[in-house]
Amino acid sequence: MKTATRKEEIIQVASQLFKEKGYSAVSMRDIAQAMGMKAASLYNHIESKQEILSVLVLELARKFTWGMDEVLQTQLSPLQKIEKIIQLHIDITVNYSEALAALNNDWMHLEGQDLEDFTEMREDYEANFRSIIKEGISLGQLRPHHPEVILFSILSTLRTLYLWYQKRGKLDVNVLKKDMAEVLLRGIV
Amino acid sequence: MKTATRKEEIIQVASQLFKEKGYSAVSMRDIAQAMGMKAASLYNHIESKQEILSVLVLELARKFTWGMDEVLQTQLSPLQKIEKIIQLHIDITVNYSEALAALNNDWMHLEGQDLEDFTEMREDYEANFRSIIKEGISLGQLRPHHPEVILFSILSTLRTLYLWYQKRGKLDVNVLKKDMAEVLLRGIV
DNA sequence: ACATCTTACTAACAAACGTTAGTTTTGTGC
DNA sequence: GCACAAAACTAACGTTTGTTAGTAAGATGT
Repeated sequence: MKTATRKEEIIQVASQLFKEKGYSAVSMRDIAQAMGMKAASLYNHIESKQEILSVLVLELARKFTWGMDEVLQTQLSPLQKIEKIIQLHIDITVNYSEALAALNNDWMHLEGQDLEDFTEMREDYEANFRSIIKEGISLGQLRPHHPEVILFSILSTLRTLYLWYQKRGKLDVNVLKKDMAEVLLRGIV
Repeated sequence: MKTATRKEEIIQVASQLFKEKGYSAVSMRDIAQAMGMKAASLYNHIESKQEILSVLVLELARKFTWGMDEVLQTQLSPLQKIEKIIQLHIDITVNYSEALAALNNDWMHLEGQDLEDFTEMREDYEANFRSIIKEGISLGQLRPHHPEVILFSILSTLRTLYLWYQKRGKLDVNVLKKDMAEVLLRGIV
């Protein structure tokens, strides 16, 4: 259990503010105040406001990418792979909900190479997910709906989970995983 | 087919910019440039930047509220009511996708009474939806999952539809309504 | 033609923005 | 107690922000 560096503290505090108001509406003076210091002092630890966003979004995007890679390397059936992906999203939501807000809402404020890298990772992630769904349909494991509708339906629920998890945070994570997978896969009727 | 007033034009142009970068990252000069005029000239037509956001978000919120009220006044079964709500969201998404982005992402930048009104409408909307779900479960029309999981799962998909509809915009609206309802209600397995 | 209304303009404001430079305080190892 | 690094500070910078004041150009109605 290593203690957080000052830089990590700043990034964590900033991520909470970003979650509430969005990257653009949070000033360096806001972040400094939440840290109990002056804005100029932040620059002893970080390079820029952009760096905070970049660390938050790209580190988390890599976690998703790695998680997807792990799923792809298994010999599971498409349906089981989708269940693994649902679990991946829930795990990340529980552990990094603030960074997830930045990834969802503020990625477009990344600049240069960071923006390109993020966009590429997101497209690859969706493409991999889409392939799994298509394979599931062609194997007869999933009902033959438009793959895009399935992909979007699952992904938008999982991506927005961070908004909702804290409110009903009492639910056990494993119960949530099971219930969520049930609802997403087998519907509610 | 009445022609849009200058004020309505400004609000529409602004909503497109808000959708891309968010309310806080769009300046009055950005809006003016997109309108082909100077920032100061905007104030011949609108009172403030806040007013643009307020019109966008609250008018749309009222549409949702009215739609829900209509559904509640019918004698439909809970399941049929949920199908109507899905259709309501899709109709609004198709016709007001830019305002929907502002409602989803920038409502927290409303101020004063506007913010209170919006929050109240949203809470009422969710409470009504939750009641329908609970009634559906107690009638045995829906499988007995945690109502909150069902509510969140459907609502987050419908709320995020605006992000995705334009990309796959070729799909006919009626096909979309049917497919989306199928996937949300009966699952994908 | 004249008066009026609409709609644009230029110029400027005070405040807030991200960031830099230079300096002082605080904590650590010898 | 002294040297040194880490981390805070004050002060200020150039820019951008939303907005106001005052004015000019064009259209409309009489």
